Amino acid sequence: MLHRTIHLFRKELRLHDNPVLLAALESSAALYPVYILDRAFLTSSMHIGALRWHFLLQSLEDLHKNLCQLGSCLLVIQGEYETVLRDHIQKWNITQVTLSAEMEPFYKEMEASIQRLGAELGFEVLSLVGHSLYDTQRILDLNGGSPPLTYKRFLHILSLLGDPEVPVRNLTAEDFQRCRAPDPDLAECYRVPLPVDLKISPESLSPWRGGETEGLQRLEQHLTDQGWVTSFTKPRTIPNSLLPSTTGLSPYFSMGCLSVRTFFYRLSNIYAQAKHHSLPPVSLQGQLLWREFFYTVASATPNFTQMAGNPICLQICWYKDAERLHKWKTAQTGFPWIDAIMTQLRQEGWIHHLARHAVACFLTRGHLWISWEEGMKVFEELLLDADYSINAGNWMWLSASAFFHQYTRIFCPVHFGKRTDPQGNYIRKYLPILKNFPSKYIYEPWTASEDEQKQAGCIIGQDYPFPMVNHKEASDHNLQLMKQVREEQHRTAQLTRDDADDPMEIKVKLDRSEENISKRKVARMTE
DNA sequence: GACGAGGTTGACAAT
DNA sequence: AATTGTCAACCTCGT
Repeated sequence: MLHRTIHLFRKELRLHDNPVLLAALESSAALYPVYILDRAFLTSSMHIGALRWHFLLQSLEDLHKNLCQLGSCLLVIQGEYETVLRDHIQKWNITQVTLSAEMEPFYKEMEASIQRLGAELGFEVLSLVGHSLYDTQRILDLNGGSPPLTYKRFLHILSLLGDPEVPVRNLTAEDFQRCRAPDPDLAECYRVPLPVDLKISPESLSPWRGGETEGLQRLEQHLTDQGWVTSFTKPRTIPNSLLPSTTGLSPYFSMGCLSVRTFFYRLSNIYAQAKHHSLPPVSLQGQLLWREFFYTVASATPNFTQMAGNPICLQICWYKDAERLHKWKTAQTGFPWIDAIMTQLRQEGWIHHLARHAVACFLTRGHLWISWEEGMKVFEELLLDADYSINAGNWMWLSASAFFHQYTRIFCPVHFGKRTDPQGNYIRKYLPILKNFPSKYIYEPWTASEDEQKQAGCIIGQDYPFPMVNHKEASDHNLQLMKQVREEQHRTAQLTRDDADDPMEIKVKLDRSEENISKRKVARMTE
């Protein structure tokens, strides 16, 4: 008995290594490839910004083209997903809905409600993991039900599991010929919309173009240089080169235009042919495993993307400062290195990993003492590769809220960028107002004399802001704050342990210690 | 329980 | 110039 199937694309916007799409083709007499463009859902659950809309629409357009080549097409249906499904299931006599399994709570919820709909309307639901190397549940099981919280431990568990699933075979025109494709006039009716149709600005300065085709091309480009692949060590890549020093494949993995399993095995093959190659955590495969690490921890940690109620996250009373947050977000901190990064982020939707570290440290424990959740939201909106687990995980890392604890290591907004770009070419590119400053002032233009500023055609305080904080003072102050937070946390943990059998007693003591914290806070404020 | 090692990528000085 | 060591106000985990 063959199905009449809707294959619901969500993140896996590709035809290569798509296990659930293959399963759909093999079990169906008719297949409707559908993307439901649920704007309310995408905006509220993923906070996607204009550049990400562009990237998504380009990816859909590419998917449509690739489907057409195999004799099918993509139907992009706009509307609330449950309503859309309800309408079309009856209209098309659907007996099966297939979709890739995802780990984000909002995607899980979507799958659950599709399951309920299936029970009500009488269709089957098939979902398979395709977005990560492993089924994260297996990693959790092997670690005794809880996620491994260090990378080393994580690698150890993986060594017990063996290699990840191999990619499934490529789809061919024959696969699609066996299933009836949607009518051509249906395809006409459900075209991929243009940015203007969604009232998104038609222009984008991003050099990243969405889609499987583009992703595969970039992948091939990078894999041709075997020496580069085998010697890749992440910390040695340059955050402020004018062209990306890393692969720049993250947006494609994030949207599923590229399969991580495909990349993993391509790398394995290259490693196998080489005498030496770098290893995790710094190797290219190591980067894929970092992704997997955060997926695993996120899948088993409640409230992973927030501080409150998140058991692995240090509880910190961050400042609420809308004005400073806004200046950080809009590249007006007065530190050219920070502002250049934030400008590249806004214009192109991608910045180097270490550049992310620099601005994240600056916003949180380094200088502004503003919650990592605020930074995470900005990245989520602006980064093409924004990913639920990786984004939150790295923000906790950088703010020393989880995973990483050496909070005395603070990225200096003046010196850090200088090492790899002493002339400040990166700053000159993204902050043209500073283009003519002499190199010795480019990272701290406020130290130039008035004459020198006039000469450079940029008066600090007028054309470009003064630095919003004194970085020595701010970072020293924050070190004190962080020390207090940790002492406090240590004490609370102690209390909780001592009175483990007496819940009431714990509550009383905790309340008291919270009172003490706030008292001290008041004392600090009035100092 | 004390102790030491290790932790994906800090700054700075000395070689 | 590039590597190495020190400083350090780190925490967690294993022996």
